[in-house]
Amino acid sequence: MRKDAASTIYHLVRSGQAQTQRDIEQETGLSRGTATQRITELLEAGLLTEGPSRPSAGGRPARGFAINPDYRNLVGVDMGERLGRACLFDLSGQILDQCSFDLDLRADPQVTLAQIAGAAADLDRSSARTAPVAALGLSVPAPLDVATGRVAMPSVMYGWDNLDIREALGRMTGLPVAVDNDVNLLCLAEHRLNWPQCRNFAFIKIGTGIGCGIMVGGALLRGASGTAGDLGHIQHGLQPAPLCRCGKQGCTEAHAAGWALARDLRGQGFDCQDARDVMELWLRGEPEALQALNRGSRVLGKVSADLVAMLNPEVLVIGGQLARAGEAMLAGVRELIYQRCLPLATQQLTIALASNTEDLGVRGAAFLAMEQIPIQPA
Amino acid sequence: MRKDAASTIYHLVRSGQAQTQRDIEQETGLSRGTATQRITELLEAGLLTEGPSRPSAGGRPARGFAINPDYRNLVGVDMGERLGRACLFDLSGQILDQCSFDLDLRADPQVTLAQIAGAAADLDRSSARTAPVAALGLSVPAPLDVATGRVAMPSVMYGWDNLDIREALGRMTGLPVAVDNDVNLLCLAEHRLNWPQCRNFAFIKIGTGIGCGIMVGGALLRGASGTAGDLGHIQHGLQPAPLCRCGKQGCTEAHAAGWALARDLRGQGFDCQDARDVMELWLRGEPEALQALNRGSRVLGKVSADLVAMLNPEVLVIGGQLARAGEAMLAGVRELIYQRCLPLATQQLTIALASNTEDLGVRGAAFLAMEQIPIQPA
DNA sequence: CTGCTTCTGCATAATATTGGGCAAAAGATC
DNA sequence: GATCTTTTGCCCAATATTATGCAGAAGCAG
Repeated sequence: MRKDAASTIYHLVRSGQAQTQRDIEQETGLSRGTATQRITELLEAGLLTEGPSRPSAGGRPARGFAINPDYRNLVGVDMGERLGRACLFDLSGQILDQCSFDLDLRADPQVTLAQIAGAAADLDRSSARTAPVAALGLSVPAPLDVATGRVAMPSVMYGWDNLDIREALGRMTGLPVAVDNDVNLLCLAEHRLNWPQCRNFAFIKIGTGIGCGIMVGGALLRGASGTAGDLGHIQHGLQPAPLCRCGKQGCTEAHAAGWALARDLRGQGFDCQDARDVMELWLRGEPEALQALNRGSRVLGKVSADLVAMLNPEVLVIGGQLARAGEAMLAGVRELIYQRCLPLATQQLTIALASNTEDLGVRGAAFLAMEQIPIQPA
Repeated sequence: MRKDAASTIYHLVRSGQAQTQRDIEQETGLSRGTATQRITELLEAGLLTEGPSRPSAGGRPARGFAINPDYRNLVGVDMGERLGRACLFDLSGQILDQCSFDLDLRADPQVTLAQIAGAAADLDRSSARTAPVAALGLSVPAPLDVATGRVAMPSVMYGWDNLDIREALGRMTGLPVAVDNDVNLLCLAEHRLNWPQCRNFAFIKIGTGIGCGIMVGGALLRGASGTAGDLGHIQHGLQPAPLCRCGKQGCTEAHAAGWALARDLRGQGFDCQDARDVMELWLRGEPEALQALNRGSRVLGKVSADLVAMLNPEVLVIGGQLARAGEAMLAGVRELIYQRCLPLATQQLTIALASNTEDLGVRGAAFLAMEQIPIQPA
């Protein structure tokens, strides 16, 4: 019960649900005396600090508390398609240090894991001057069975099946490890950074592929086998129906993903391989690129409308490489959602672009670790 | 804490999560002594009874507990489009008594509420011989803002806007009241009756209209404004795109709902007004009716596939009037889901027909009341 | 029948928590 | 500056909970 209360208070304060002793008493149901005691303990341990007082509401202003960002550090690692990125975070989510390494997802998983562990060790050394590293969070570019820590769709990451990533990486680094899918972690980061109070949240990533993370009541929705939010392979009736890399025809991805737009632009004579190239053409002002983005935007709008009808989110965020096109990408999404969904559902809806595209993945990994792994007060 | 523990144990036992003292100790985290004490209290109060012992696992068999179904009764009310149905339940969910009344959703809400309160009063009298009525659950055929107890889309139930149904009905009956949308309650009932362990569950109702309830982690997913699961008005690219009663074109409903199939059959010279008539023609073996159902089934399959891709449920149940066609309705759903969704998502998926079509609505209302309203041991 | 295991009841000492009462601090209001 | 409100600290008696040991009950395996 004792440690439990500490962890509960930690999370209440961290998530912003409680800032004063009063808040903590109400949220936990503890009595005044007990709350005072717990808080004192956490202050003495150094996990909590006094934060800014809440402005008075007619009486004595409440003393505010905050997490001491320097009590522990965390490592977040984002496995990209070609590049791995590892960052050191304090408990406030600030990036303290970072490093990158080349990644080959077709290589022997043990090699890749060793690279990750190596980066973590580097950051751990760098962290030694400030605070000990308490946990490692990892973003994996494939569907995961979070319960077992294994890759759920080995086809994408060949050779990773039956490898318990969490366990293996934990053994190699000596740290508690939290793992999740990249899209889920982008979703988590965007929620925590910009929409922390939103209880029905969705994040669509449109980059080289298309994916989606969903949060309900502050937690990620994963589904029975970890594939929830798979709107990249929802099929449309649009003609012609291009072949998708999943083998079916007419998937959202085959119309709108970065690889599909690149394919179309190649057909128009451009040298264009992936989402990044598409964006480059767009930045150069090529009208064909803008046209492709507009087309993609409206296809994305269709699945977005389906998503809004089905889940009735409060906030829908569009992120990923192609979202750097900003309004050009949002236009079709807005159009189709407002055209197709119930006013009742759209009244409450905010549609926005993701912030901070560079760091979002690692940040998500850090948030995951922060939230899944209990802080040891010892 | 005291009452809280009682309520916690009650729910653990009721939901089947705990049957023995050992289970209760583990699930609640209470110590043996405390658990013994609580259980004794609840046994003495009459809320718990000794149930069947769990078979021995090598030693003394554990004493099983169960809810005493006769400790309290509940009233469930289902507002249909033309008929209201009220049932008296014991705590095991058995129907003890029932009554019906004509309903006109366009009438003055106060009149309708009075009818409901009247039916509840009748059942309360009938209940007096056994146990006191502890709560009333109500199924409303319109989207609801469950937080405030108000109808969210007044267009469907004209005159009901700004009426706090829960509060009003509570005042009229003197009972604590729980309210929810009809589709959500069908979903709840089906889950509790047949798939209680399933953590990712979806229920599609295809009757005169089309709607869907979603459960995540044992709780209904309502969305930001209570419209989650609205797949009746997801639009398809199918040509021709018939006009929907919502004013848009090509909605799922406009292709596949009972009213749409009835419209098509009228066009073929049949006298057919709603889902019930469609089913009658089908039962008579009219080939046109079967053809219409097949067509509807495949359209339903499309949105079902979208749903499965988006939410990755473990179980998908199809219910409502048209689901009485059984395999004729399931065929298209199965076909399109297996054709369009990832094997990873469909491996885990069970697709089934709803049970017990007649009572499902009232049963759901009773479950809602049972779960939302704490039992007073006094 | 005998030992083994599991489940339960009971008693007790050691802790923990609650709920008040009282006082003081720190700002708002007039 | 006086009074009010809200927040907090501290103390204490009354309860509640936990961990623990012991004993008995009830079935299983040999």
